[in-house]
Amino acid sequence: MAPEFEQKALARYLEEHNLKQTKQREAVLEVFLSTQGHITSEELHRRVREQHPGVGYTTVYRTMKLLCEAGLASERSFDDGALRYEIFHEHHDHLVCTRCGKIVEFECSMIEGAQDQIADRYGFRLLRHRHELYGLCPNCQAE
Amino acid sequence: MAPEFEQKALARYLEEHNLKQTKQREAVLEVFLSTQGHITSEELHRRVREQHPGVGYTTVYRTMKLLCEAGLASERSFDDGALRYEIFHEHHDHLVCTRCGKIVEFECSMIEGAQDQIADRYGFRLLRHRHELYGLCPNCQAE
DNA sequence: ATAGATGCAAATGTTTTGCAGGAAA
DNA sequence: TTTCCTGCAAAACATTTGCATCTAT
Repeated sequence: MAPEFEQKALARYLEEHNLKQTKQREAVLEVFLSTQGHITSEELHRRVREQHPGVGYTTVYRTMKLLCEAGLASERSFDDGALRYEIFHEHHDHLVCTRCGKIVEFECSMIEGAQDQIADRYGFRLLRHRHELYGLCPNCQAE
Repeated sequence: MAPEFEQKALARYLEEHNLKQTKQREAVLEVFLSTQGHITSEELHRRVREQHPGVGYTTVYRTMKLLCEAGLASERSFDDGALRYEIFHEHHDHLVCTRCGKIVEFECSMIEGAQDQIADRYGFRLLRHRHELYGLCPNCQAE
């Protein structure tokens, strides 16, 4: 079963928006929360079907969109052309291993500050950014 | 006609790789060089066809891939799901207006240095990165 | 003459949408 | 019983590939 907190947060969101609580939504939430994050739609779908064979791709996509709107998940995509979802938490960027796919999160206030300065310099009002570092992780360098 | 320098660079590349010089390749190069950069495949195709109606999408894509390999162009993609091409030049990142699509290039050695430090910290060997700032340009803020 | 290029149509891969039937409130 | 969901199949969309034909060398 999905952790209490998130389960309640979803229930609250559904109620506030006159949406319905369904087995499928509960199943997707549960599987999503059980992952370490950065899971692709495909992998999520595969895992959901292990427990609930009938669930379609469509429902996984729609439910993840819902979880994003409810503030429980966030969508990311790296250079491999697949959407990934992570459990929503404080702002950060990513370091991705181009060989094994390992993903590490990082946060750097110096970079955040520099971004603001750059936006200022060109008169832009910054809304968001995308910052990904690609390289070889320690294991993949060793081989 | 395409600028001498690039025309020759392409001819050299073609020769070295036993590839053929064709009207289509010359046409794509010419149109590409005449743009201010960050042109999409679609726009490039459209402009090429103004002068050379028979040229297909396939040839545009294949020729741009070739120009990238020859070091004359580089491929970029922002969050609008379309490939863009720019004339190859020194390393830089981009600031993109989410309303009008205006694209500004920037370079920040402080950020570059911070990236190296982050990669070091996690033991990654950095290969490349992707850094895009999205916001409203001065004009779009005014409206 | 021959390796390589072209353009069309079809395939790809991922995400979204239309719709008829099904379940929650 | 009404409103919302679901799953399937089909559509979207940008890019790539297969293939028969054409062309530069």
